[in-house]
Amino acid sequence: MVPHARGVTIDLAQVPDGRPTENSAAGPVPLRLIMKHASPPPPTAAELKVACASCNLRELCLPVGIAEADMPRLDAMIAQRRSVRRGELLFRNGDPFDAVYAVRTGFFKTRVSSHDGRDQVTGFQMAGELLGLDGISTERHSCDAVALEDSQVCVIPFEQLESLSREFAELQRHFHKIMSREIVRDHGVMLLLGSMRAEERLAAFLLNLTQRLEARGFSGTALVLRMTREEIGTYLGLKLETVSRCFSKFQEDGILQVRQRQISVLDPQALRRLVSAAAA
Amino acid sequence: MVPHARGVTIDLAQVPDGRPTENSAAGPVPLRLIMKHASPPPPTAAELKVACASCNLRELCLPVGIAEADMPRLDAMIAQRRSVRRGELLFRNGDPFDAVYAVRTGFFKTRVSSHDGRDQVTGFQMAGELLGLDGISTERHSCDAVALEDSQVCVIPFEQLESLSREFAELQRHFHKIMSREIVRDHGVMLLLGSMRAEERLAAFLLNLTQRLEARGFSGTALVLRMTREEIGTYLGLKLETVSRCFSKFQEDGILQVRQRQISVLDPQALRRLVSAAAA
DNA sequence: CGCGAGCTTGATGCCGATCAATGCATGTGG
DNA sequence: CCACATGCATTGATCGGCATCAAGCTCGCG
Repeated sequence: MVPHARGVTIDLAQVPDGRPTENSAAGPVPLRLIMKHASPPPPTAAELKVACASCNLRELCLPVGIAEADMPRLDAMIAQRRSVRRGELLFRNGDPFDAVYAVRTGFFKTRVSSHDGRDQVTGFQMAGELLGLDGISTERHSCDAVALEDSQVCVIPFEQLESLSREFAELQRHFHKIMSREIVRDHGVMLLLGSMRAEERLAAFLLNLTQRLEARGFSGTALVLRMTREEIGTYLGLKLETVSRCFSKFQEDGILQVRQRQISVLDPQALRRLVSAAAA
Repeated sequence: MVPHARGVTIDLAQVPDGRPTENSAAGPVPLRLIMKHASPPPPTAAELKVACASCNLRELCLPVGIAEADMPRLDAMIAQRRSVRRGELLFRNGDPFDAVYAVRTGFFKTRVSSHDGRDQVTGFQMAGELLGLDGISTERHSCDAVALEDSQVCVIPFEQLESLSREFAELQRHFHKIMSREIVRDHGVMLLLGSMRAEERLAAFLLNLTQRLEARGFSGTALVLRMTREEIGTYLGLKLETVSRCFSKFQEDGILQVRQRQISVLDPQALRRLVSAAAA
């Protein structure tokens, strides 16, 4: 377990390489505390719990709409945290399913693979978002979840979640909304993959990303991508060269400033014009 | 309400044009009774109920795994049916959400639209499959559900479904599995749209269709498509001409026999070779 | 019979994939 | 500290799959 986690009620950004925490270039960073530590936390340990009741993410995460009085029961359920280092898998296709995970800090991608090796990134998950819903149907996970940076998740044992959902209608309702939202999101991605051209896809992707960062208190105009061009491409159904060319094009057009993975959105309105679609 | 429905415990195929019921060219048709009637049922009426307990679809539908003893409660909830004529909408984007629907007879497509008119078919639904899960998240539907033939659905009031789910853990679990299965299915479609070529997409589509028909007791080799080439294309991210060319190509290659919408699968193995991917 | 929706087929063109070379940042070992 | 390796990104040249445009065709139906 990590030495600094005991009793702490704020999120701790993982900054293993000493660079300033990303996505904080402008504005306050209410959800994170920049903190250096010599080495990343051990990857496998069950960690000390941090109460949902005092978590900064509770307005974005599972506890939305849960009455204060019911919080202790929720906290009792989410007794375990897990650290996943950059590049490692939280779960993989075929793993037995027994819990869903809430991202606490860090960043993930999920991907599915075809038999012949091609794969498709199905989503990127950031703090407050749930992972593992795919596993419910067959009681085995049907995709891989890969940490794109050193990350921590709250482990939510599914049996207990269902049991608690039978007691608290608000929790039940909210969990259903989360699953439904995932379905709606997927439909948006299908629209993107089925009918948009390369520039539109990238614009939709960037808009979605900035919206989610803004909801977490980060700047909506200055962001640091946590994923490679190839991962973006695999999500958007494009090759990495095409993604790169689109970034360059957007820079020429004055829509973005691109320096490696550091992106400044100069003209958000132009991105919106490009999209004009509801890719959630 | 329809005059012939009272107390009937078998499914009634809608055969408005008098042709033999589709997808029954080979083998028995355990789930349907071919029956002619002069005119289709009125589109808006609330209809007499038919018990889940005695429904042929119960092994594919919501009641999977529900104990016999609990069936009456389930039946009490699903008190209403609704008929939707070919071309009409069961619900549309923006409609308030208060129920999910189980397809009883007929065939639907769901679609989402971008602002500039392009749209994407997100799925085709046949007997026993659930519609409307997209509406839970915002309490409004986020897509259109269109009947591709005269159809009937069971109306499942969502409040009651949640309430009953709090009582019966099996129902809760099964409902969660259904939502999760939808997420997994969507990921399969994303893989298809993001990384497969035209022929692979069509092969995956046909395999999926035949599998679902087989699960319902129909032939897995002789099928009648309920949708146009354009609708297939809009689902697969292709233009209708491309879909048509792929059908012709498959016929040349001896994989299919194509006569309009009547398809015979001559070489299922060839389809599987083309796919080699897990598009559910 | 003739109309129209849906389907097929051909000719052409374009977007994005592919192949290939270079650039740039980070990290490593001598 | 530099030389080199490695992973990621950019950019150019060429290619190919699918879209687009454009005729005809088929079938069901008024």
